[in-house]
Formats: sequence, C-alpha cells, structure tokens
Amino acid sequence: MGATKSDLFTRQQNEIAAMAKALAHPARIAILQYLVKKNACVCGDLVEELGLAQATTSQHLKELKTAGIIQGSIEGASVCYCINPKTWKQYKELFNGFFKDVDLQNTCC
Amino acid sequence: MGATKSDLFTRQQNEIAAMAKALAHPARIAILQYLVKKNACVCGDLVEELGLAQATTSQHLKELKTAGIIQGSIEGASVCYCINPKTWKQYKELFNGFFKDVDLQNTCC
DNA sequence: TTGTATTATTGCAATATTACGATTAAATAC
DNA sequence: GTATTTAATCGTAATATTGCAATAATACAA
Repeated sequence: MGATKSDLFTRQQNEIAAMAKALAHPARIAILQYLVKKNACVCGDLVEELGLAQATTSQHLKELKTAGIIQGSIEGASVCYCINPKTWKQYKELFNGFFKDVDLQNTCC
Repeated sequence: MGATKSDLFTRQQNEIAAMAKALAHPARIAILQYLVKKNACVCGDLVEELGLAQATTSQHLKELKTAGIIQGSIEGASVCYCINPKTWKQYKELFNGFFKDVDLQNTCC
C-alpha cells in the first residue's frame, strides 16, 4: 500500500485532486504568486526569491511544469518561466465549479 | 530533510498550500462532493460510498475535519458529517483571490 | 450484562514527497 | 581552447502520506 487508489474515483475527482496537489506546497504557491506579480517571463531569479536550494527549486518548477500551470523557455544560458494562461484558466474554472452551488444553510451538525 | 520548510514562506502562502493539501486526494474530493450533493448531514454510508477500507475512510474524514472543511456530530452510534459552511466559504474566497487578476495575455514563453 | 453496530485509533508496510549536495549539460565569456 | 554561469538530473536521507488489519471505544438493543 501507500499508493493512491485512483481507479476507485472518477476522472474528474482525480483531476481536481491532481490540481490541488500541484498547489499543495508553499514554495509552489510562492513561485506562482511571483510569476503572477511580475506578469511576465521571469528568468533566473527564482532561486534567490525562494530561499531553497537550487536543486529543490528546480524540482518544484518541474512539478508545476508537469502539471501544466507554468511553462519555461530557454533564453541563452538561463530559462524563462511564466504562467500558462490556458491551464491557469482551467484551474480557475475547475475550482470555481467545485466550490460554487453550496447551500450554506445546512448547518445541521 | 524531507519536511516542508514553512518558515521560508508567508502565512498566506502556507495557508493556501494547506488548503490545497486537504483537497489533494481523490477520496477527499469524493467525500466533499457527496456531502455537497446530499446537501445535508450524512450519517454512516461514506465507507460504502468510497470503496476504501473503514480505517482509511476514517483517516480521510479526520484530515478534512482537521482542515475544518467538514464537521461531524455524534448521532447515537454513528456520526453525521456535513460541510462546514464557514470554512467552505473561506476556501472559496481564498482560491478565488488566488486565481483572479491574471493578465492572460502574457504568452511570452 | 452480553452482543451488535459504528467509528476511531494503533501499528505497520508500501509509496511519495521534500530537501540538498554532487554532478552533468549547455550556453556564454574570456 | 578553458573558465564561468545557469539549470537539470542523480543519489540519498528524512519525513509524510496512503492503506489496511487488528484493536479499542462508544452507543444501543436484547
């Protein structure tokens, strides 16, 4: 055991969980907020920005890239990152859809 | 190492990550969707609903309770669960705040 | 009291995540 | 050419998560 039993759940449930997982670390939230704040391609300075080791930062960037929420392009010796607007919109809509339509009156417990 | 270095990040970043973490498993998404669908207190039948062992289900429920997004009340021999409307609203607002205000034009990469 | 039903907790194994030093690879500078 | 810069990857250790069987705890019924 130890591995998530994703076959028990719907594709949508696995999808939402996967998106949430991509956001489930403060370093990755910090990266995304920084990219959003700069609203442009950011080359290099992410390691200093975070305070984590270069290898660790690279790992978090990879996870965000795998999730599709950021994209990177090689710019000479360095790499430039920015938000992937399409995936960002998808995330936004999926979470919006998940959280809306709850009757907040059901305080039965 | 292996533990998240939460002291490197802001309280808000840790908070968003913690919320995302609570949602980062399909079983927990399934539980929340079920509670939302029923829009009422649900007593008992969550174990059958999920297909996971009783111990595992109980563990996921505990995580959601710790995160504050559901609440449970003892109803005789069983326990009734429902969405915590206040926390649900907080989640909704925090994620909305996180995802809004991005200029989707920055396709520079 | 004894038995039954329901949920929580404990203990453990398998797997995943986080973090970092060391190394590698590729572009640029000299 | 060699040195430097930048980022990815490898290897490894520490920690966390997932899952379940077994057990405990609680409420209720007979």
